[in-house]
Amino acid sequence: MTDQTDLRLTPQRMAVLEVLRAADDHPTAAEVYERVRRASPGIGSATVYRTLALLVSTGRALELTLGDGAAARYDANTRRHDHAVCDGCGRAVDLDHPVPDGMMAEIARRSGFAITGYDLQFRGLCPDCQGSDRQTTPSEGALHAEA
Amino acid sequence: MTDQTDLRLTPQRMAVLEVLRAADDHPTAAEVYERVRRASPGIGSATVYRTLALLVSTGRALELTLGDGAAARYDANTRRHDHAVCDGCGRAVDLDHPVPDGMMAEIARRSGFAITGYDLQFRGLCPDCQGSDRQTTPSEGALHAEA
DNA sequence: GTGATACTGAGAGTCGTTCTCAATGAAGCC
DNA sequence: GGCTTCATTGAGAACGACTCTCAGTATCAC
Repeated sequence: MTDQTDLRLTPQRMAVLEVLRAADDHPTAAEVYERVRRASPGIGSATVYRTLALLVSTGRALELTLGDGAAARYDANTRRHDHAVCDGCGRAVDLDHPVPDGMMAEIARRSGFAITGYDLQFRGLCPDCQGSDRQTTPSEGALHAEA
Repeated sequence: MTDQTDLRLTPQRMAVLEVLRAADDHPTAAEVYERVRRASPGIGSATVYRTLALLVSTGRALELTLGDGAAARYDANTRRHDHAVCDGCGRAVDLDHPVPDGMMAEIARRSGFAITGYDLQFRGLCPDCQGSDRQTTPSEGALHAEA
């Protein structure tokens, strides 16, 4: 994406990137801040927010809004991928299943948009929540239920 | 969706629903509040937020998070549909192009999720912004650029 | 070493949203 | 009609997430 020069790799930025790479649960900015503080107790929240924005803008991380109305989440996996979000426990897992190019072209043709990307989240119940049936608030009708 | 009884149709709720039905631009809750106040100046913001949540939970409206990190948006079009969001002007338009059932089944099989729905937004430039090239902040890399 | 610039932490401020609570009003019963 | 019950309301405080400001610090090029 944008050029990767002009980016000073300070200890604080390294710490944020490390936390993001070590996480497999798509942490929110507040969670990243909390984890970074364990390694670098003196770091400020503004620095974490700034660094996350920087990592996103330079293509080193992805910002996700998982449609639950909550805070943005971050993902160090910058390969093209989608997400499945569990209505029971809120967990989000990565999916490798790109939208077919033909579908993108069809959308572009019908809407007149010059499509540059998309954002796709499936919702449902993860295997754990299906088994234990510990579905708390199924956010019924939240966005696009009963597809 | 859920039962439509047990919902008292007060003037305030009517006003919110009217605003939502008259809007074709997916207003935020704050925008809905502002428009409702023109018709019912005495209405409070809590009432508008409560009513929007109620309309969503009873299936009379959809809540959208268009991935721009901004506030939730609302849509009185409750038919199954997706959105295309312009990176130039931020406008969101409705799309009628459901994800193929086969793809949903494939995702469910691979992830182990019991998929109940999905949320799909395309991003790019609307015809107007392509023409005038007045793209301000293309939110580059925001979620899933360069698909 | 010096000056310019990028970066930092602290904390106040902003924004969108939710919560609390007393007042109001509609429905149901007698 | 009078009473009770309970849903609904508006006002405003509170909350969480995030951004902005600013003075101090670190790093770079020369």
